[in-house]
Amino acid sequence: MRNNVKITRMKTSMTQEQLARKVGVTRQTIGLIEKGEYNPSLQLCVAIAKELNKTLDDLFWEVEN
Amino acid sequence: MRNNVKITRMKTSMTQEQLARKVGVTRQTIGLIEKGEYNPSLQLCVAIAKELNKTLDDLFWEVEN
DNA sequence: ATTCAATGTAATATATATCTTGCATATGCA
DNA sequence: TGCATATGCAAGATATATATTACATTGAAT
Repeated sequence: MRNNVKITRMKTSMTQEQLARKVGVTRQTIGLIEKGEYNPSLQLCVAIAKELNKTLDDLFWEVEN
Repeated sequence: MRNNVKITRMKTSMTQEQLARKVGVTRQTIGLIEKGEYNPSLQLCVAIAKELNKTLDDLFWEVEN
């Protein structure tokens, strides 16, 4: 489940902790999603996308590499 | 979690059962996702989108009514 | 060299997505 | 009418996403 969450979050100078709080999960959950080791729920994906001002496709659709 | 799965599937003349088999879940799971009563995993959303030749945004992003 | 914030990682616990089975209903067709 | 297919629905079981807690590591800044 590779994705663009980490690179997008870093561009906004947000920490994992800050993003986690905003979307209502823990820092660990964000960390594992960024590493591609989690299969997050659709609701969480949507919440993350909105927080980062991106769409689902931007973050999670056919990520290169 | 409203979405466009049902309308998109019906346009392809696929049954819930057929779509379920293709993406590796049960008919009930597809039924509940179409009703918006489930919060499916990202992997499953991607599998459904590919099977229906759509993207995540097409099926799950800011679905109007 | 030390401190501190950010992140990685791991064990156990909890919540919930999904499965399994079974039955009900609706619809089209012979 | 009767039968087959598609779908709805519900209870209990299982798998897994996520929480919690705790400790380790990294890097920037002092």
